[in-house]
Amino acid sequence: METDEVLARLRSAGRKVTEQRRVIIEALSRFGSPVTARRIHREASKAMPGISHDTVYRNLEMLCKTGTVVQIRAKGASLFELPEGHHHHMVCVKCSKVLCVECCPLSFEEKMLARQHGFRVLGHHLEFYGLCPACNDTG
Amino acid sequence: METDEVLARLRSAGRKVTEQRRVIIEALSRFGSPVTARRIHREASKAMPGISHDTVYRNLEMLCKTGTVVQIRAKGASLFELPEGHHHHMVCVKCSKVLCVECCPLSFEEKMLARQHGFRVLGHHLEFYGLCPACNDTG
DNA sequence: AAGTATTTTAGGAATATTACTATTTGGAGG
DNA sequence: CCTCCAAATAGTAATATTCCTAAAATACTT
Repeated sequence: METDEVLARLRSAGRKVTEQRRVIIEALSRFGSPVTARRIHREASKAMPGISHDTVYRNLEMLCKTGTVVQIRAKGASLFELPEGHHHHMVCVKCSKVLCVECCPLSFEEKMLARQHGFRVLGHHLEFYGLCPACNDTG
Repeated sequence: METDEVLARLRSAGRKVTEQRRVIIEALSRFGSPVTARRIHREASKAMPGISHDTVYRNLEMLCKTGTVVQIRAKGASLFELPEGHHHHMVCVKCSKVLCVECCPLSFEEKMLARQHGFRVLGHHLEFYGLCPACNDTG
């Protein structure tokens, strides 16, 4: 997704387009793969020295809630990405490698849940965990 | 699940049954619903003063990896539970209420993934997020 | 262009979580 | 019961994440 598209989404969701948000999103789009909040903050600091880590966290959280950014809960720190299309991840419990997975069988379930529980489902968080090929071989 | 069953699982998985683990699992089973690591630590400290929080975290993580304990990634802190049967959760993004969901359509996908990517899937982590009935009504 | 209501931010404090290491301990084998 | 080794623990240091508040910025209205 392009930076401008993300900003447009913000606007249409009634949120303000601040310089910080622009910088964070541009930093994020510069990485092609999932990165830590710390690295996003470092990258954003190049364009805007002094931007606070709290701002980075707060905005990443907001973008996750609106479904624009995806958070991967890894061991030492969460990873974030600007996804191309809806997909999920497999995380190796040994080496923490992250693989992308295209399939997603959940849209039907979401509608079911909404009906059954009166819960308004905004999205879901799905990760598979296990052993990647390399770690599986080495024991 | 009973405490003894969890300990038996540990044994058969080749892990040691320590007094700390017994205490942690008993603490966990005393709560009927998901609780924070902090509360588990406090509860465990009653039976074993001086038990370190690191031990609690380390063991909760281990139990999660073996599928015995379930971790719910909530806002300020993760929640843990000894689940009755395989199920998932819906977390309200506004009030953080947690609802249990029985359905799980993923066993088939796990096998697919294993074949396609050579990834040995040990489990998955699935959470729906959105607005609970109360928060949905109040806007 | 200026005024205003609301959202957002910086900065630092408070929590939550993980990493590291010397020491201890569970349990297998004798 | 005693010895040994791998696994586990306590304690502490280091990170990661969230909370809190006064001040600043955005978008809207005039």
